[in-house]
Amino acid sequence: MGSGEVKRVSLAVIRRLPKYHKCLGELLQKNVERVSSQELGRILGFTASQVRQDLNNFGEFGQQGYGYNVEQLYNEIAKILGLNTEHKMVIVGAGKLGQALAGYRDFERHGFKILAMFDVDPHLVGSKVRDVPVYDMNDLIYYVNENEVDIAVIAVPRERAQEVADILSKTLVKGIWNFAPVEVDAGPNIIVENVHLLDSLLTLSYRMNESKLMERLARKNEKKTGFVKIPAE
Amino acid sequence: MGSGEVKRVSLAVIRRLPKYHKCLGELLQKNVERVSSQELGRILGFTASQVRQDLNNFGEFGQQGYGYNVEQLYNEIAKILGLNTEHKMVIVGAGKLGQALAGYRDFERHGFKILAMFDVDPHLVGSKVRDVPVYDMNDLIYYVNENEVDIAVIAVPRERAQEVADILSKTLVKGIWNFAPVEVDAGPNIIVENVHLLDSLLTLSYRMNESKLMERLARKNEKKTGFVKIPAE
DNA sequence: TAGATTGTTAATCGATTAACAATC
DNA sequence: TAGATTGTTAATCGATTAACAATC
Repeated sequence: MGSGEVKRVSLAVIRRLPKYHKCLGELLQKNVERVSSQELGRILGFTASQVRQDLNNFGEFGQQGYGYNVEQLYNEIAKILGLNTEHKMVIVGAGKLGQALAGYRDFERHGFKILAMFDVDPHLVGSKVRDVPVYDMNDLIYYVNENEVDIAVIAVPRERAQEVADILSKTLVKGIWNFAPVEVDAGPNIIVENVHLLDSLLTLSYRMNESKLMERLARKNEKKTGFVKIPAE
Repeated sequence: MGSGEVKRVSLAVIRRLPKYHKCLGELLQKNVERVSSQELGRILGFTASQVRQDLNNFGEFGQQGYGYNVEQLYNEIAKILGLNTEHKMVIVGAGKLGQALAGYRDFERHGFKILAMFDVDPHLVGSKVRDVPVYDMNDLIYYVNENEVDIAVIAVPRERAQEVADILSKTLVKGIWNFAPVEVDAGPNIIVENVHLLDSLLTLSYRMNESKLMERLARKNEKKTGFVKIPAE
């Protein structure tokens, strides 16, 4: 590995970053000044080792014998997550889901500003949700480019999702947050994050079913291998 | 490992199950009769090896020289996911998000039947969304037990989420699908699946920011280690 | 039968945990 | 200083991939 090269950060680490961020935000609220990897790990259910390894992917934020300064670490992680600059968002699809997202205060609090929504339904176009205006879908490209929108949320039905992605791929958006239950393709320059709600529900269902399933499997194995199975080693 | 014992299935495998299920459903639609691990892997972006390893956690569903029968494998995975029995759901919180979920047809198609919604707001109580009635929050415990509800969806604001979980922990529900941005605790007998939308958005933001971040890191490393760094080994 | 493809064991890879010298 | 806790290297664990005998 040559000078200055950096090993790629694994997805597992990335998915833990928002947890650190949230936890540190809460500690900050409570005016906690410093925190050790041990304590941070205890709160989040990680080992101290993992906490230190995770953070050291991005820099040396701690101090021996002291730990980490909560405020400083919070700000560093915010920077890593790209929260130091404001993000401009639009929501494509002003149905119930789009409206729900438009009303979600948490996003704005983290610097994600929802500028507008877009829909094909003439009954919705011209209305407002909270204070977010709903515009005609035909104006999407123009609006996005004109207002330097960063992120587009896809909240349209499955059938329309890829069309929307195609439109967006002609714009300057850098990210798509996709709620439609299909993988959309928007070319190599746009990052797509999928929220597949059905997958999440099916995972819940699996876990509710797991103990029964394992019993059945165990019985089947018994039958197959005879009453006593000698372990492989 | 004694007779009939079964090694625990890893979360990574579990999270892939819905992908297999979806893919097989689509193949079934197209009247594809058989599929090899190779082909299935190609579609989903997994290796053939991984496909076979994943499936063999649950049984031997294939046939040498043939592959897997699409319909049979689809049904087996449905069983593994607990989709062979219908699930009764209620949605707690009839705001925009609750309404959006109530209108989502995909759930019903997979055997998740939404029976009712619950809210504290007297303006909402008594109304209907699609054909799902909204009842008073006070009737939640009674309704859930009376109608043998399996799964409760938490779609209330952050501040109310734990209260709702406490109520649900006194009922016979087996699973909670939590959309509030807090970890809720509902005791050891109820499985909780969290959908933390903000985490997902922050992950998108990280990835949009990653190349810039890595450049900065690389420069910092250069400075720290001098112009040429000799690799460790 | 010959070819294809499984189920499964072994090898590899990567992520997590443990250990410890460095140092505040 | 002595105690605490980091950053980092080494050891362990688990998940993915490769290989191949079994067999349809």
